[in-house]
Amino acid sequence: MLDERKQKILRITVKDYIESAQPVSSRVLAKKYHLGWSPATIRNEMADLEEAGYLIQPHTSAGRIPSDRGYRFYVDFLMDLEPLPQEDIEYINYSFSCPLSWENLLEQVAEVLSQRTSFVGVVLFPQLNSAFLKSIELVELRENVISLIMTTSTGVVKERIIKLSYSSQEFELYSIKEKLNKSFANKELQEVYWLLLQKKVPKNIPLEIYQGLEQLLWEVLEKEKEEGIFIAGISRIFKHLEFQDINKVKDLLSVLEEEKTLASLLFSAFLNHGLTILIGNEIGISELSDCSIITTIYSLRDSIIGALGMIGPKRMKYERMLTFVEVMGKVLSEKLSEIFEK
Amino acid sequence: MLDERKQKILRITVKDYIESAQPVSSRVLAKKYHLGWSPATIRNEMADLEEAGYLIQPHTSAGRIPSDRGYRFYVDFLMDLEPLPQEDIEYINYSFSCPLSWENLLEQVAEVLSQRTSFVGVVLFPQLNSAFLKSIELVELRENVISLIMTTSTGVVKERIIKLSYSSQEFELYSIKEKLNKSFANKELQEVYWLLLQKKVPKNIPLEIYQGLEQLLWEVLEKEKEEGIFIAGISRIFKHLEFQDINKVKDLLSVLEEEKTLASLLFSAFLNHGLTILIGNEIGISELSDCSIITTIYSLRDSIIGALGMIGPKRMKYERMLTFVEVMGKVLSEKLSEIFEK
DNA sequence: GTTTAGCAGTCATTAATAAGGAGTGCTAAA
DNA sequence: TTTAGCACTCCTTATTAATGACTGCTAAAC
Repeated sequence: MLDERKQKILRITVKDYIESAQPVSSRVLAKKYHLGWSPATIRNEMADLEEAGYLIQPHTSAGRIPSDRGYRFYVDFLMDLEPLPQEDIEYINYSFSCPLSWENLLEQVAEVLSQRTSFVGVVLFPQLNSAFLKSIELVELRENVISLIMTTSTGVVKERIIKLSYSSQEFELYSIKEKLNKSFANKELQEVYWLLLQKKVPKNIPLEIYQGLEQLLWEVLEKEKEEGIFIAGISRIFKHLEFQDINKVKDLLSVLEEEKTLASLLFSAFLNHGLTILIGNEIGISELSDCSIITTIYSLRDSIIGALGMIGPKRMKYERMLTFVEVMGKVLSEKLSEIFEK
Repeated sequence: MLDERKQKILRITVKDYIESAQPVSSRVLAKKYHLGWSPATIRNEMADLEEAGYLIQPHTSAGRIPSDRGYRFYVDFLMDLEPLPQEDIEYINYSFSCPLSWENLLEQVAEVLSQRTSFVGVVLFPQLNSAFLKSIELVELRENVISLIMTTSTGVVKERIIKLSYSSQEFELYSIKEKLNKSFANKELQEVYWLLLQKKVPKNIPLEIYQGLEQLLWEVLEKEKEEGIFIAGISRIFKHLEFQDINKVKDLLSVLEEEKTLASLLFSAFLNHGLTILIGNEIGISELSDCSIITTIYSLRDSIIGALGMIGPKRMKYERMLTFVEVMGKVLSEKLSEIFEK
């Protein structure tokens, strides 16, 4: 473990670098922060910190910058969380003062996450595994073509167009619908999906219809957890010094556009059940080695249904961002419950 | 009008610049293309073309590049359209060999547009103004909270969660639904919207429900034409020489992320009813002054319902791209009809 | 033992200069 | 009307030199 002086030096080194974006030199540290040690002493300590892997020297005659490990130590032990500034509180209140549909709400959360931070905001779609199937409707669009509509307990509606191989009568569709609802309504989606996979379906239902339902559930349960996200503020990353280099932007952008990668990051945050920070290579994606990700979860009626987060340069004000993301998770949960509760 | 020699020189100047990305000099033109005129002669002609606004000289001792006007003349009068290469045909067939839902289809079209061109592909959502309302369903999610689900004749389903101010009984919801369907089913969405605006609604329908329907229609008819698009391949633009400069990328990206701008460009293509090319400043957006946009429309059952297109650097192979976009419009129309027709 | 002043050495950054090359416009002759 | 020739312009690249910011190390001071 680091002794007190080393911790102090690491702390202000990280803080100063986050502030200034310049490698921090012993001279600056001694002069600017009145530590009471000479630059030479600090130099020795910094050399030790480098040896221990907390700091990095970009080149021989440069100051030092934090390594992933240095940031990690700072985040875990050295920083003081900041409360949300009044300004942000007001901005959030203002942004969510109008009632929104759930999709627009998620989108707006991503947007606000980005606007207040100039980073990229992301929100994972609600995961429906533990949602209930509320009802199934069948609507005839034209002869032989129907639309199967599924409503879930979270208010998410999914639909699929199905072609029938024979001409259907209206009363017939009605009875099929009744049968389906009788068998499946108010069961968990996951359960319904299993029942379908095991072919435990009511009799006399046309093959096309229960296949359609099965595919719809597959999309909702399997595919969306991999792909369903809102992203906002990609173009804001140009504001940051670390993304003035075309190649870095290129790398970052190709990852952000490949939504699957991001979705799976958020999905593991969702499984994690709490506030998470990943710094640089901890993310496990080489293109994001200059970035950090802060994620948290959101819930509806005490059950966690999704995740949200923020991607920015490693050199970010963690003490603020952490609070901000946490609050946004709470706000989203609250607003969602407002949509669904009286 | 330009005489034959000037046209010939303009033609190969544009072609050569598109190919090489280098300002074209009189010497190269004379040597590479065996025109039978000396560099000096060509120089004189090029000077005339510059004076007439078809060519631009980046600086005194450089060759010439086409101006917007030069590209325009080339596109309108000088180029020979190329048929779609076999390779592209196969790629398209392969990409659309699996059946897809209409959303995935649109997304895939945007993706293919981008993949085969390394440009940005865009597809406008189907415009529902002339679609019919097929049915309205009401599903109770919990006490006092219902979901209103509207199906349209194009198979698009839209829903909205509505809170009721009083406790509703199931049979009551059923009768409301029947009334709504009786009044509105099989009418054009636009007409239904007008009826609602004029408060020509059946009696004894709770205020919240018809307000919900009105808002839903507003979203579909007004908002989506401004916002609903699929974009694909943003990160591919880095492959092009013109986007190696961080500031250009920044500009382009901020426009692309602001989906409204793009959607309204596509929307006017939709109103245009055909294949459109906009070159550089013709687009009317300063950030896109180095880009060109090619758009066309797609249809379902003989009525035009949307638009699609491609954004790339001005220096693109128009003879190919035009064909490609045109074909993609046809493919999308075909595949859409496959979803809806037998 | 710990701290510090002093100094040599390293490396990035910037500016200045020079050399080379590509291409034009103009003139005068063919 | 076309073309050869030449002076001129401007971009690009390489080289060099000067500057400045830090560090690591050593030896002296506390």
